[in-house]
Amino acid sequence: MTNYWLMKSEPNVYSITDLKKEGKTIWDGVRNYQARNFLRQMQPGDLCFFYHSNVTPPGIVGLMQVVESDVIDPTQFDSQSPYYDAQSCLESPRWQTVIVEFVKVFPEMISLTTLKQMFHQEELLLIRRGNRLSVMPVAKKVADQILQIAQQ
DNA sequence: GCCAACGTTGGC
DNA sequence: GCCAACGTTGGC
Repeated sequence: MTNYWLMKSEPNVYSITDLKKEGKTIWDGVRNYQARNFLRQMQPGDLCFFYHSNVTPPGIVGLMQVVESDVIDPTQFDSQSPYYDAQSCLESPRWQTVIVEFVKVFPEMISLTTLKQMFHQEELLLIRRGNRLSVMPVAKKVADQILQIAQQ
């Protein structure tokens, strides 16, 4: 079964344009346990909405697909990386992630404002007050509606 | 730039 | 286990 997710990135760090250029990427650097637990649940074939955060306006800009799951995030062992985690050991790595590939850029961004108008807080974790998760599930019903308006 | 909301850390 | 202090996220 295909599951749907939403993943945030600040476009000045890594944007959908970067992903389009590269084709695929490892989604490294997530250091939040709740977000990691969602990453662990992802399966190849799952679809992920790409969300640009910390920009004006923020919103969903495209779609990507999981091609490899349960990938060890190498940056946790790299002492030069900002994501280095000295507590993590090779025998049982603390941080897993996925490799995603580019699917499409939406003709028009679906802004956070639009998402707030389309859905209720209970339907979409993204718009829940105070939410700061960078990786989160999206219900199929909600995902279908987002995909539908993305075609227009 | 501001600040609310949240997660993490560490003293006790 | 509690909780204050701190750092970060991210919309505005």
